[in-house]
Amino acid sequence: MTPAAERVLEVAGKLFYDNGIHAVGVEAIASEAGVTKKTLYDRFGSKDALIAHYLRRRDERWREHVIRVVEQRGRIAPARRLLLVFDALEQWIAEENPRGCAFVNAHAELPDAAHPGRDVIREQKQWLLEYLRTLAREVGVRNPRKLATSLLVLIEGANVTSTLGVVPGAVGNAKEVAKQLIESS
Amino acid sequence: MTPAAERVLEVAGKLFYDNGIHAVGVEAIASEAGVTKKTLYDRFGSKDALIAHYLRRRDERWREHVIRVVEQRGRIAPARRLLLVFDALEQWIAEENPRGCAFVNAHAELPDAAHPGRDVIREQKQWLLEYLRTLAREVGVRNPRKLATSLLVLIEGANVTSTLGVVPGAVGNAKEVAKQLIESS
DNA sequence: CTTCGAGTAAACCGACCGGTATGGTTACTA
DNA sequence: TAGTAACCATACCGGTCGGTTTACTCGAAG
Repeated sequence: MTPAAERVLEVAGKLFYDNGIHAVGVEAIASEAGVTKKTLYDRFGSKDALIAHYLRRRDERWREHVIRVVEQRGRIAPARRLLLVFDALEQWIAEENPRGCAFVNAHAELPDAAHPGRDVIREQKQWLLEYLRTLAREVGVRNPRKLATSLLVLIEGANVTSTLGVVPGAVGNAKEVAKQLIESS
Repeated sequence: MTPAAERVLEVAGKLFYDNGIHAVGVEAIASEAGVTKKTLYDRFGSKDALIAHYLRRRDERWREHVIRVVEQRGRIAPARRLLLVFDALEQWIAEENPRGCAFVNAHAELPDAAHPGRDVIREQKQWLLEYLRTLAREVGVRNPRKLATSLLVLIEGANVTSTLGVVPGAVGNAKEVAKQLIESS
């Protein structure tokens, strides 16, 4: 990844997320990054490929963030560690996610299932589900898969509702429900 | 609402939802509806106003659907009636919602808070929250507002996750969680 | 019998879209 | 020192965007 490509990706991440993918032209990205369109196309090949790169990069940051928050403290009960995912979400929303889940938003703008970005979207959700499942297994519940599914639903729901601004304390509420859910599993 | 305007609105509803708002031009809507652009602009004034009309119309259909499913059966326990909202969602997804919540999707494409469509989006979520609160109050739980919030989170989460295709039985799962939540409230 | 709203048809506007082409410059490296 | 990768600058391509304008037709209501 060349320095120019890095700048393009960074700018694209900001513009795509803030304004929506279709609303942003490659010309705007190039000029904002201090790069010519030629360079942009030399590095990424097409806008669609750039979109996929943008999503991949954001997914990487999200995963790192979750893992950092969940695994920062050394000794902690597995059930509490599972709940830390909700704290990670709350921080993520406050710091990087004012316009909602970038992957849900991208999915709304990419109806073509063959779009290269669609794979990234699917993988992002799949990873979170698997991660939750792993944590749930460590808790020792009867049905880790089912619990992980429920928690994913709560997380996605909290993300959407808190973004839409209808319910301010959506993440905290979801965390409470999750706690109750874990205890009764 | 003139017949031509009606056709425009119907076509716009389909194209906007299936392809995303920005991806559809007014020219495509007009020609698909068998109408000239002049007629479209005489009736709706602007694309932004048409977007708001599209969302409003879809919200109306959604509310009618929910109310029909929830209130179809005469005598039924309030707790069971509350759970019928999840059945309504499942039907809605199967019949009209393969690409996820139109309002969440629209929110992703309309970053400008002053856009006329944003009001409709907010009102759609607000209505559902109020409706859930009313049903929760009839159940007689201690904190209807809190329960309604939790249910909204579950509904939005189930809608998103089942759309993204990561979890097939997301709505059923959410309903189970909701049942447990109601019983322990 | 006339007025008027609703509609068609078609051209037009400036702006922007994603993408390409040509050509030149810098800096590192084999 | 020759080659090459990375970059800049500019101009261009066909096509589409949202939106406007002019001119005309038609049917129904006053």
